[in-house]
Amino acid sequence: MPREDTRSIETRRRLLEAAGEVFAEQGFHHATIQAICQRAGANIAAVHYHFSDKERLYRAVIEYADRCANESYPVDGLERPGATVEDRLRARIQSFLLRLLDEGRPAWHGKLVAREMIEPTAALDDIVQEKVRATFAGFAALVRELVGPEASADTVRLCVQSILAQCVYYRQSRAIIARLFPDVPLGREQVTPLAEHITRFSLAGIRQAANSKQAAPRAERAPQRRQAQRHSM
Amino acid sequence: MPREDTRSIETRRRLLEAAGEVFAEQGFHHATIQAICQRAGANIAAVHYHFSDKERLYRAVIEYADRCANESYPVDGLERPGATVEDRLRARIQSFLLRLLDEGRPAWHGKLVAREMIEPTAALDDIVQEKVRATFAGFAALVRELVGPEASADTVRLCVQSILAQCVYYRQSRAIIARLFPDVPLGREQVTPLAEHITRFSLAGIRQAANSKQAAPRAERAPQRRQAQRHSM
Amino acid sequence: MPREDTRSIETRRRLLEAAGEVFAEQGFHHATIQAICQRAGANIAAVHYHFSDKERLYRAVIEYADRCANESYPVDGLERPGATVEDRLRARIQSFLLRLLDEGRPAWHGKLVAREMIEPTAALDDIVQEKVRATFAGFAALVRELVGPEASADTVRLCVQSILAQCVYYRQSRAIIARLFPDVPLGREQVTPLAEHITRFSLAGIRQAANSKQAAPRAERAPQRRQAQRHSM
Amino acid sequence: MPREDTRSIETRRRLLEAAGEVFAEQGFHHATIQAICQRAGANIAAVHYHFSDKERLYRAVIEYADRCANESYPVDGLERPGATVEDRLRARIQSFLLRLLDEGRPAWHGKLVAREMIEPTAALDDIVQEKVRATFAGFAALVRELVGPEASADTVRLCVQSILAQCVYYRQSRAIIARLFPDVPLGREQVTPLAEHITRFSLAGIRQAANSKQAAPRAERAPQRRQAQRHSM
DNA sequence: TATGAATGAGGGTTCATTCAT
DNA sequence: CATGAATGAACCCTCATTCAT
Repeated sequence: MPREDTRSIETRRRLLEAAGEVFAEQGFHHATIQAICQRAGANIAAVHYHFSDKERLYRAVIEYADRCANESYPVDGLERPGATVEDRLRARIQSFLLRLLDEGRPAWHGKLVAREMIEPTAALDDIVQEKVRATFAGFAALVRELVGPEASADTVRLCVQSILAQCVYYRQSRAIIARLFPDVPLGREQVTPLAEHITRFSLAGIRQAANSKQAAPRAERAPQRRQAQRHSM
Repeated sequence: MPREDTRSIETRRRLLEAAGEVFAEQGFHHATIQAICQRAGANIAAVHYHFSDKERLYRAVIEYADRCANESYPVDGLERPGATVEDRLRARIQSFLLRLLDEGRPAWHGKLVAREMIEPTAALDDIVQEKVRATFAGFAALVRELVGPEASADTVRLCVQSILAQCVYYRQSRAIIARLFPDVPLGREQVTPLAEHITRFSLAGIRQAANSKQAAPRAERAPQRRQAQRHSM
Repeated sequence: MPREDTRSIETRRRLLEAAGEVFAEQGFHHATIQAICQRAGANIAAVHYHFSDKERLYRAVIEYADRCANESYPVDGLERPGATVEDRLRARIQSFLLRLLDEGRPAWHGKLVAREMIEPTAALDDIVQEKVRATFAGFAALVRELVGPEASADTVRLCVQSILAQCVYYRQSRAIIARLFPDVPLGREQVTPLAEHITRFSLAGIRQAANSKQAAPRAERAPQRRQAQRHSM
Repeated sequence: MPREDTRSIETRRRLLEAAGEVFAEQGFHHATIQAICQRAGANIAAVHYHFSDKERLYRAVIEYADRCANESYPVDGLERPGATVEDRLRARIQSFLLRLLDEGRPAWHGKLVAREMIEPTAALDDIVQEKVRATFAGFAALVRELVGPEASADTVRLCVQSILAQCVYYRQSRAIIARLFPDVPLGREQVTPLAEHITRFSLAGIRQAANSKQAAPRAERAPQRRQAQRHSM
């Protein structure tokens, strides 16, 4: 009977929507099934009926958010032919930040992944790792373009992490940021200037990293007592 | 009689140690008094006897960790006379990273504050804000030296946040980092090279910001090409 | 399906019944949810499912008992047309005593309010005050009829309190009364003669108060002889 | 060693004082050993050392308060030769009220007994019964004088209870009274006029009871439908 | 099938009491 | 002897889960 299917699917969808919001806001452990069901206007038992488990509901939410995100933002639509590498870096950063700071459904995915980066849920390693790895690879390709083929893999990795760090910071530490700078908003409108800052800051940092790895690192400044430290982190 | 004092103080200390570990690992809400007491070899009621409250235990842990951290990682001893601003920046970053990445008691403080930055506990806002504000101010003074007096306060703020972001990232997202790069350790020994990278990367970024702010910032570049940009997280 | 409703309502009712008994016997603070659930044959969590809270269960019990009491002891049906003021006073006292001394569900309300008069529960002040105020007003109207319009408000208040005191005494101090006079029962059957005594005693007292207030009250009598007077409780 | 005895006895006394206040204010169950020790400036273990038990501390407090009360108010000092029975009744009521409403140590006893009347503690039946019985007997003698030798024992008992009821009411229900009449104070100064009211009110009631028991009860008024009810309560 | 109702485990806290010096 | 320290039982409450229709 399509009617029942429709109703059932509708409930499922409402639960996923509500769970997405609540999980993104409060994290897996803090979120309660009650809060989710209340927001979804559904019965508590519905979660167990549709998803068996809080954990499996969480998995379903991640997958759902992923599907939504992929519909809204088709993969690899970023690379416009003819764009400079700087522009492409800026675009990636801006897109990444949007997912972390924007409100609304398509942004759950980024927020959930950001949460998982902090406190991974046992069952989610696969998905999250895959997603983060993809993001990492996207930035890594750009950084590699910028530093040239002779730079070490470590250099690339460190630079990518510096970029990622600056982005996720505004999501993961938004609580303290809001307290320290209550006058500085942090919403959709602030994404563009913020992306601009991170892009410029990072471009300079990357170029510096490219140079210092080729030249004797920290040769002219950094007086003597601290010598070149190669590290593989 | 010192003996009795010793016993009480010893229990208090054991509870603080255990609570420090557990809180740093699991955060305030997820940590249970039972787990703490079990690790401390104490009765559950002992926490309430010595600290009245889970929350006050938490506060005591923060203060205890703060004392320990200040002994182990003096923050005011960083300014050696005659050191260049670059050296002082490097020293601050290194000290900050040590607090975040070092293992053992002295590093709890950094970890706890890093946790609080993500998920602030109502009762601790004051302390944490003060600590983060102090850290921020320390970096801000250096950044101001580097960008000169004509740079805007926003410029300074953004640069400091970029530095902080790169540091706390290795703490807050260490779970995912460990999964993505299982071969790259992230302990006390890796702090020095990591600090080196962040210092150089940030120095270049700061100088770039100083220059680009004097020119009309994000005025001639990066205006028209902004449009829907998407990628997969 | 009415069956499901029935089951839920039945459980709610059993909990209310059990809670009514336990609260009336032991008071709010001393009563335990466990005892209530045990008597109701329900799970401890059921209380929180149906009533959210111990306090809200208490409120629900008061309201439930109030409904029951109003059905069994209608307070507005007391005023039969043509009844003398003495008869109306007797009826009110009898009704009030029944609520305090009768056994079984309908009498909980009186017992609970009597408990609240001794040890008010923060959350119930409103309800209880309203109930007591209504009882007070009911008696006050009768007393005013008896003392006439020229008597002071204080006179009316004191007389009403004397009536109330004689009634609630048999509830609040029933424990000691039962010990002092183990042969004198104090149940439903004793209410009528007891009401008769209180009515006559109070009618005489009220009339005396009406007269002595017109003369200068406690002005000529009872001034000088007041001095240290002692006896052994 | 007298020194230690002195100190020990002093601690005992301070505990008794503190316990007296707390028990009188909050009752046996609500009072906590911690609160008592805090008020006494003593260690928690001291209670168990000196009194073994919370219950035995309570007994000791009652006995202590009794001794104090007997010192302050020597027994039978009430009956001044030549005083009328009305005056003696007024004196007894006033003295009784003072113990219930006055503040300070000598009044604990009355308050504790009033509490016990509501919620008797198993171990205290003996003492409390004895005290209440004595009070009852004191009033009973006066009432007997007033009603004459022909009145039934029931009549005397009912009249005494009406008096007692009016007195203890102002102690036991003082919480609700204070809420209903926040402008009417209820302290030491109000005892005299209150005693005056209760005395007059009760004298009239007693005389009415004396008459109605000899004459056909409620003969001229109370039209027919409710006939004389003798009751033995 | 789908949902109200019921449940059991576990958490924080309080408190009288006992321990051990 | 006297006292800080420690303990275990009990309470209220939350929450994920299961039951039973």
